[in-house]
Amino acid sequence: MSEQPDYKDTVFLPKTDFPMKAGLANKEPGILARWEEHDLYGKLREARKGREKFILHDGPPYANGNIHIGHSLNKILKDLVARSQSLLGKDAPYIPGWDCHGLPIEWKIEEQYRKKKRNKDEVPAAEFRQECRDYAAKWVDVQREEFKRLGVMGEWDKPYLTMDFDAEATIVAEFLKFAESGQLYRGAKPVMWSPVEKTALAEAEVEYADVQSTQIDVAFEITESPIPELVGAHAVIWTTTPWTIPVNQAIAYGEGIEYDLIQALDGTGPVYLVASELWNEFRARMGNIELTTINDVMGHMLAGTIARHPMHKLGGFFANPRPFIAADHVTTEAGTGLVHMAPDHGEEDFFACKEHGIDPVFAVDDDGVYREDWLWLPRGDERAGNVINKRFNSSEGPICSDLREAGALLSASDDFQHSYPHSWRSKAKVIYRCTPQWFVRMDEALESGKTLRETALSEIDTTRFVPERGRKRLRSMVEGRPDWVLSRQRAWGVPITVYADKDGNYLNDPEVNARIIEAVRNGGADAWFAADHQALLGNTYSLDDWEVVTDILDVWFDSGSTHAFVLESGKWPNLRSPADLYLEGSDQHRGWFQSSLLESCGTRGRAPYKDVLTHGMTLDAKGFKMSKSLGNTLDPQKIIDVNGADILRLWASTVDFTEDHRIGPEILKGVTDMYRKLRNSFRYMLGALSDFDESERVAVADMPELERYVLHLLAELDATLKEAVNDYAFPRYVRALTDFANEDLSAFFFDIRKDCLYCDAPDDPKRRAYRTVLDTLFHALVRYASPVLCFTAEEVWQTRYPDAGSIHLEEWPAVNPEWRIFEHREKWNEIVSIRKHATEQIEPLRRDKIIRSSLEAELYMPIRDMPFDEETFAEVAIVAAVHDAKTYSVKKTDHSKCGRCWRLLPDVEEDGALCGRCAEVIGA
RNA sequence: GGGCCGGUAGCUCAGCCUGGUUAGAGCGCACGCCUGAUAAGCGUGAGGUCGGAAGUUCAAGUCUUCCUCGGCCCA
Repeated sequence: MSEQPDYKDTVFLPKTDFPMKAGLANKEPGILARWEEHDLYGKLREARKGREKFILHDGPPYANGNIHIGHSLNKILKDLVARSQSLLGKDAPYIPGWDCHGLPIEWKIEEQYRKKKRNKDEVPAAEFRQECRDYAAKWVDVQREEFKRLGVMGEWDKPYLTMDFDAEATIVAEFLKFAESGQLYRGAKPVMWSPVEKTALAEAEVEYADVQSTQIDVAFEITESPIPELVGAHAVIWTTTPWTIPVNQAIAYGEGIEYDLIQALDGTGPVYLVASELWNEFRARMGNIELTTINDVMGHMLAGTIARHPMHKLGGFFANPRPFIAADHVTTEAGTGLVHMAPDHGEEDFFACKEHGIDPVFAVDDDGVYREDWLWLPRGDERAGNVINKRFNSSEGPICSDLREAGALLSASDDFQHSYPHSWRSKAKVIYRCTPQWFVRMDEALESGKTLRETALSEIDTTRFVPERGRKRLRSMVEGRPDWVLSRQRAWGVPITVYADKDGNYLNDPEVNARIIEAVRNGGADAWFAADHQALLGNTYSLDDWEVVTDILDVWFDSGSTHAFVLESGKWPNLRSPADLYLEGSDQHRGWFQSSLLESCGTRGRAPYKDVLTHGMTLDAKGFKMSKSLGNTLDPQKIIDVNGADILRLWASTVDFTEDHRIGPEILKGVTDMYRKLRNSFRYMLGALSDFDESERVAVADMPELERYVLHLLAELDATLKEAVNDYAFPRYVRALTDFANEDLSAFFFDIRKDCLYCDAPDDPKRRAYRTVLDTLFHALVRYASPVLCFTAEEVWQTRYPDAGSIHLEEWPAVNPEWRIFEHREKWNEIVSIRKHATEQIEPLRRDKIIRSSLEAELYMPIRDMPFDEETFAEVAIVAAVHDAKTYSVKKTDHSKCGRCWRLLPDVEEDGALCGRCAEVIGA
């Protein structure tokens, strides 16, 4: 074989500096710095000025601690929404915010005090609040940098904080709207109370854990009854909270429950009243003594029966009669079927007693000790103590001892296992405790004629939920929730700015309220606590007649008011209310989605949002919840440092975020692989277009069918992507995009046109058409990718257009919808499927090493029956030639291989010589 | 304990509402090709008792019930 020249230098290979290896972790910070330097966010606002708005309102994360993977997902999703809406051409501002008040921060400051051995109560409240403020500010700064690093674009220089004076003033104003409209009331109700933190807790602040408690059976001697046999008998109640016995006021029974009177076998000793179904269990607790039923009575017959407290000899409160009252919640699941009622310390007790005119007595002080003037175990008594103290309640503790001495303690054991609520911060047990609290009524008709609950429910009906099941979830919660408890007995928060009289009525004067709001706007929450209240009251009222309320608002009220102080305040003029979208985790059905809805419905009669998008929780690789104690957490910062933020963003947009979803090393590896393929497609396009000149451009009508088919596919993709954006369906979006890049482009179009790109003459119309389409594809794909791979898209864009502005200022690509209508569409779909079949036919010959490249194959097939010719299909299938035949077969070609284009063609004289086309191109 | 939700190839997901050919895709993996997208590109292939059990039906990944595992919220 003669020595043939090397034609490599005559081939037009792709040329680009765009590296295959991304090095995102190193590159991204530089891109971020450039965006910031050029004020990309500001430029984008300018560019979209006057356009249709899309308002995504940010739910504020709590300003405490570094961000975790859940925050990352949430913020990335928000950024995907904002960027994709902006790509559509809308003006989609994003104002991030933070939730700054509340117990967790207070707790951190108190913890610092404890370390320094300082007593919190000795620190002036204003100083304490300042420290909380500083602490929140510090974490806002930390989290801001962490969020920015994710590539989240927004008005980071001007976020909203719930502790801004403006915000606090608006929160106060919103609160006073509830007061002025009469939806606010002061009530006394048992609320979850933490004696350690000396505060009422929200449900969200409570967690349940298994504990061992003391269970006791206590006898209440019956003194009066319509049923004569009952007089002198002992009603038996069972409880796991002995400390509530000193506050007992009644005994509840179930009307439909059957009760037995039982007594020792020998007919001596006391007679006990217990539910028939439960007396065996009762007997077991008594030590399996022999008992027998001597009579039975239906629950409803117990009405009018009266017992006396075991400690009635103490007189006063304890000497009062303890009536039997009917209550629906009494069951025969456990206990004795008779339930001792302490309206101070149980929600059910409270309501059952209220119906019978029995009011709470407020026996337990805020630190969990019976008040000083209580007759049994009062503060100061040497045996007194915190009522949740284990020893206090134990079978040898003061309560049990006194009951035993009084002959009323029938059984006591310290090993009862059950789930019990604890404060999620201090992990200490909490109690129900009746205290004066401020409430918002759910069920009183307002001016509209509808109650707050009804308004909220009808607004839920008109909101769009993604996914749809969120509607049901929010609905059932709003349907079932009790009145909203607004008050907290804490320091770090927005004050409940009302003046109350002794009966709980509050001053309701718009002029006073206006002065209060103004004061808070100037001086923040401290303005209330340190106010000259007489000045606020003016001349009309005297401070002597009013008590200044010092409670603060539930933090959910703060964040529930963000629509007022962010969307409506005018501080961010490009916002408006209601928002187009609220986007948060599914846990916010109980939280922000609901508090915002109630706040807005109570003050404006409508929801503050049009759409509600919920995402699930991020779990570990095995589907378990991440927790520090399990050691299965994944730090977003580490992922960014190793893989880059674009990988995390791509992950967030591929998982089904509407459900709970997973993350782990293997998943991230998959995401990285997906990223690499996409990146390489961009690299190829950049290389292929490196010297593309506008003069090369060819009109679509003059293009080969293959080019027009690809434009058709692009137009289909375009429609799919647009729809996905409107549905917030990012997994569908990314899937469609990557499938297109991998299948339609890399494995099909690019592969087929490689010969054309490398070997045809630069002015060949086919090559020009191909590059024209490549250019169109490039412009479309880099834009499509930009919301997701915000850094990489910028890198791609800047590689091709170093002097242009950011890719993120660009709008949705100019893909002509008419391309969707392609007259040869069916034919080309068939070509694609037959191409697949053809490669399968070639495969055996490759496996047997008869041929190596498909270019060596000649294909026999019933091509005359098909709507395309031999030449077309040979090109598309990348084979040497196609011949008509009845059945499929493949044979190695006899032709020689062109030394330049490597095709095996009849006009090549010997291997390494040039084919006619190549000879012409290089002018040989 | 209650309400709601989920469990389809190694991974991420379609299919389930409106039961009906051998359950699909991409990635990964294995093998092969190419060595002019080269730590890339192309091809072929293996891989699933659709969480488990029962039921309805001529027919169930798809409908029903129970169980199990996991999640969110609540008690």
